[in-house]
Amino acid sequence: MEKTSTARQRREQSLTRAQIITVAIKLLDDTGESGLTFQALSKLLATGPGAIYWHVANKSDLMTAACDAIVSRTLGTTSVDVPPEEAIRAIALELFDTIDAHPWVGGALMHAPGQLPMVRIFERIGQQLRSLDVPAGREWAAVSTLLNYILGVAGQNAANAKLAKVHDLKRSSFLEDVSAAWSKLDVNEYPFTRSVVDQLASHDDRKDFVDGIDFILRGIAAEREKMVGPEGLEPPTKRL
Amino acid sequence: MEKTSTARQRREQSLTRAQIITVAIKLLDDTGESGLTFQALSKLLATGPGAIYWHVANKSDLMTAACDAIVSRTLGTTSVDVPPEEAIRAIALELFDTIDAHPWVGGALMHAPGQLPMVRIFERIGQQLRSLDVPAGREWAAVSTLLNYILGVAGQNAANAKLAKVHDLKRSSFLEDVSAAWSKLDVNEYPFTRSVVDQLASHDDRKDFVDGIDFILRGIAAEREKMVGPEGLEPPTKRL
DNA sequence: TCCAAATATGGAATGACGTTCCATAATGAA
DNA sequence: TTCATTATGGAACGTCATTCCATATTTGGA
Repeated sequence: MEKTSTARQRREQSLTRAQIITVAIKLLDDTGESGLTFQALSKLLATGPGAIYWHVANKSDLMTAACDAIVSRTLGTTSVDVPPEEAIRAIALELFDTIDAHPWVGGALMHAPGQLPMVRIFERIGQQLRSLDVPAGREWAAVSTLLNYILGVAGQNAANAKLAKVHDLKRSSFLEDVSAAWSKLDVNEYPFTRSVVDQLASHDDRKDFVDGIDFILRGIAAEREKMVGPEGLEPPTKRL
Repeated sequence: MEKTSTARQRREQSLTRAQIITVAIKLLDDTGESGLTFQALSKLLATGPGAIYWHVANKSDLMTAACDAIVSRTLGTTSVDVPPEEAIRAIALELFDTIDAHPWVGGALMHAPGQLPMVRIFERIGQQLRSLDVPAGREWAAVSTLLNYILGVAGQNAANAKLAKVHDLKRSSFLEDVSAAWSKLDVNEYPFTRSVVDQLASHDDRKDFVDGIDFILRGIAAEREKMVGPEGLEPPTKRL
């Protein structure tokens, strides 16, 4: 007599955390951040939510794990032997491209502070900065700046992707809407914004992103140069 | 005969969008991002969800409006007459303090790209950069960098606040947990992270934040100086 | 002055979702 | 063989955002 519920027998191929994460990634890529539900996951894995919860603590755990899978894969590309600043640019660009391809990674990254995926980035950047002779007392600030900037861009990308979906249209129409809204702003209150509305459509996200990295790197370098400059070695201007 | 539902008469003091936003802010401040529900809102406003929806498109609309109320209030403080870089620092710090006091603003800001709250910040920074003689072709990159950095920090603050709540404990214990996790990382794989674990507890978020702003400002300034340097005025190195 | 829109209101119903429960199987250790 | 552990998957639960709908009040036009 079949009971209302329960497992008749163990599945031929047992469920794996790795397997779950793989399917989760596929789901996120195909249907976006909102497409990852335990229902959809259950269907694809031919199981129930209960079984999934055996391998995964909760949704946020799953998201972070999926995010980490992507991030570690991205940063896994062995960095060739290039100067530190070049290496940082490369790391940043790899991340940008990855997040561009998987916008949900940006959102996941933002919601997992101090977690593995973020630490991986933190570490990679930190190592490069160390090769740059950034004074020990300034390392933290330098890494944080680069990391927070990257996270900011990542989050914006994720948010854009989500909004584009809501607008039922792709990036293009979303941009048009924002553009239209900006054009309606009061010229006296928003002179700057109004004057750059057209750049909203023409600018290149990726190039702007590297430019930002360059600004920060140049700022870090400028401080370093000042410290070994004419007056000799100054004490760090900031504490820590 | 009382019907099962419906409004007996119009409320003495009619519902207002502004009123709803005010209560929403109180709710967000008191109970965090997850505390804003239409149920809680209905109770506080002595009404039903239906009535609220008459004044507000949806939850995201409400969040953005609440966020904008806070941001516009923050940026509303008339900036005294200070040099542009100082003004940017001031704007950034005001925002930092605001987001520190209302972490949910960070989250809301991240999810409303191109919307009013973000545009306000964009505009304020843009105006100051214009006073700085940043070449027209570099304005967009410069503003974006500062904005994205600020958004990144804002998002991290919001995420930290949320996680701290999940940990059922305040910032302190959350930090301890992350600290413990970092200490367990493999030294060979994570030499940098391991070497700065102690700074996790000792560093000052607010100071690090300004340091980041300073790095970026210095990077922007460095480029400017180079352009008017010995070789004379160079063409912009980047397009746009 | 009267009536049809338009403007509001608030409670009920809906549907989706995360998460927990539970009955049950297979597995491993003693 | 037996008992605890590891797994499994479906049902049940509670919470939300959102929509529906019955109804009230106001407004504008004739």
